[in-house]
Amino acid sequence: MKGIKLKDIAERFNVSVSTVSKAIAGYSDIRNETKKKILEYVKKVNFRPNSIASSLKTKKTKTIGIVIPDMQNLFFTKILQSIVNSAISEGYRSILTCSNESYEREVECVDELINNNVEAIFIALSDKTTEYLHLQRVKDSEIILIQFDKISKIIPSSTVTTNNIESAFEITERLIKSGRRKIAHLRGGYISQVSIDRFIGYQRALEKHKIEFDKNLVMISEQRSFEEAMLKVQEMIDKAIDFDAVFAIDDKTAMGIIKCLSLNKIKIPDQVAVVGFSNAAYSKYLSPSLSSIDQSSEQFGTEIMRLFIEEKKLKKLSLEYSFSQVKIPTHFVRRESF
Amino acid sequence: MKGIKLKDIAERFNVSVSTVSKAIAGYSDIRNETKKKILEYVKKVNFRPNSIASSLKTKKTKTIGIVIPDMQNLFFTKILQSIVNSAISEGYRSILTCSNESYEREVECVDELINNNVEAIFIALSDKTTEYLHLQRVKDSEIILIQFDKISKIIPSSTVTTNNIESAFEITERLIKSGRRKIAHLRGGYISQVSIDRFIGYQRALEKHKIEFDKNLVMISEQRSFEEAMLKVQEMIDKAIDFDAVFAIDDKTAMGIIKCLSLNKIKIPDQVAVVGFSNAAYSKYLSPSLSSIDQSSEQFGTEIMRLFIEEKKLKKLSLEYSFSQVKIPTHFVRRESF
DNA sequence: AAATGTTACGAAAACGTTTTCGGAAAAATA
DNA sequence: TATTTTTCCGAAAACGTTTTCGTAACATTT
Repeated sequence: MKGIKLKDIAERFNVSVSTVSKAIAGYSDIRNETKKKILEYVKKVNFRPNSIASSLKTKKTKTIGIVIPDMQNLFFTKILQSIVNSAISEGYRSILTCSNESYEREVECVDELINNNVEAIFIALSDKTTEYLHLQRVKDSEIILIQFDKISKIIPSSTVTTNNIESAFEITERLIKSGRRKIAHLRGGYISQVSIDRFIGYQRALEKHKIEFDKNLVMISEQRSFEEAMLKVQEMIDKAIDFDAVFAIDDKTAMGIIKCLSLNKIKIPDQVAVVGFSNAAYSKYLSPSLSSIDQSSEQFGTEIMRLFIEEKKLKKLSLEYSFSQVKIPTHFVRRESF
Repeated sequence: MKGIKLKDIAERFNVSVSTVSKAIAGYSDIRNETKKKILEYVKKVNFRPNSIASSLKTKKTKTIGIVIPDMQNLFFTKILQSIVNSAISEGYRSILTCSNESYEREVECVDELINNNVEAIFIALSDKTTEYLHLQRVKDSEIILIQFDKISKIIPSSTVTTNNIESAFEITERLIKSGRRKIAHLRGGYISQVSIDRFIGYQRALEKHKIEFDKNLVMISEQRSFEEAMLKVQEMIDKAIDFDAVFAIDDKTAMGIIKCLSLNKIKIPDQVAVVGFSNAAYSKYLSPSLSSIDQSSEQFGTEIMRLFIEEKKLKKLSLEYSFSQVKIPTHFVRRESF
């Protein structure tokens, strides 16, 4: 049971190692009878060919590498989980790394994964990443690269992202249709594509409904932290800027906004409606519970894995492959805050 | 750069493969001069010996496997992160699996990891695990097993856990010292050691302060979900059972309790104080923000890794090794709910 | 000068697979 | 019966390392 190998099985049935290997791998040049008894035994003792030896020979490691920027973010952990599950069902194991939103760390992670002979790297970039040599190294190593959520278009690859513009548009439009007219937006920094896209969606909705864009209603939170969000809202209140709704770039900042409004005795949603983005698992636990956009992160994993399998298949056949840009649809979840 | 191997370097310097290998590995039977030029070149082209071939030869994979029961639980993701980081700094990669609180899935994860030739498995058991053959298989495969947080004493191994009894005692005592006398406790099921220990701590504090234990004040939440916690508290309110504090087994249920009390217009903490356990990242975002016990999960990773390295070292020397039971201290974080 | 010790290196086996190729035996065909 | 085809199997090379052991060359000691 421990340390059993092809040779042992071969000796047991008086056949060669090759025969056993081929029986297990499902080659056709093995007599059914022989194949059957070998396979029966294999099943019985639960034998699996040594994956390391196999990898050495075939140059396939059946391993994918994942890089996410934050492991305390439930959106990413959900994606992580769905990737890992999809991977397992395809016979792949997953090596996990985390950049902690640091560019240097991200480069280390990627190099580490390249060094581990992974067959693919699935990465959500850190907010600080503006150089992409490490991604180029991935491609040079002939490792399949798939970017998700936080992506860069500089390095061509398949991508899986949330339908950010459309979703932000939907949120804003919903607020408008409910009669809100002075809709504030708390956005992220200028280099984050996610932040840019959600801002675009916000603007487009205003435009469509002929509401003049007012830059005083836009707050910028570089760190997107709870505390920073509180601060920004307090500033608006202090400046006596009037608003009847806030669309926050994510749920964490939305929570900061709610906290700040509560402290200022502003009624939610009567005086000000608040909407987040991401539908973090805890959004519904709040008081008031937070309306948000659910990104159905489970779909990320299956889509990423699907793209990987597809690309691998085509590469094997040396066929040309054009990258896909998959957008994951969202849906609005209405709760108490709006 | 791509596909470079020992042989290439050997040819370049007119030495043998053995010499190059030994130069890199730091053997002493290599002339300093030779070693130096090889090492320089190795650094220059950033060469790393193929880890698969190396693993095949040495039977060491430099890989550890992790099993956690829930990836949406920020306590576990924090531990995860700290394990992964500690592992990397020791030159180990981490394969991540998740049992989703399912016994069957947990068994699959463990078998998968065994099959991947990991050198160690770090596991937090699922709540439903009551059989331990899979853990026995780990030990039979001579893989180092370390259990953390949710452990079983049936299978001997080193363990790293929170100081559950003491922490629960501290929480309860703090409530008592603040004048509360009718302290309710929402506990988990009977097979969970964590649940048992926290309950013991609760009881001991009551005992010490001569407060009679009242079983009507104990609620049981098998699933420990937000919704179930709400339900249980509502039951107490409906039965008109009087209480002035609740100590919840974790932060998620504490949030359910807060929600339920709010809905019943019960003032927190004036009428009822609420305390959680775990200090989930979002506890401070709530209204009222939740007082809780911080488990300083970063320490878990470093302790687990330390135990692993230690056990490996002693095993290599064929020394006998006695398992360690490490307890991670906690500290109370006071916020608005108490 | 002979014996012994030290240094620096290489040959080669081994790790456990996968896969190509050749060929014997059996079956099919002429 | 002679020839060709098919079926089944095994030998052996290869994957890229690590590590033992042997030994030539040189240095040191008697």
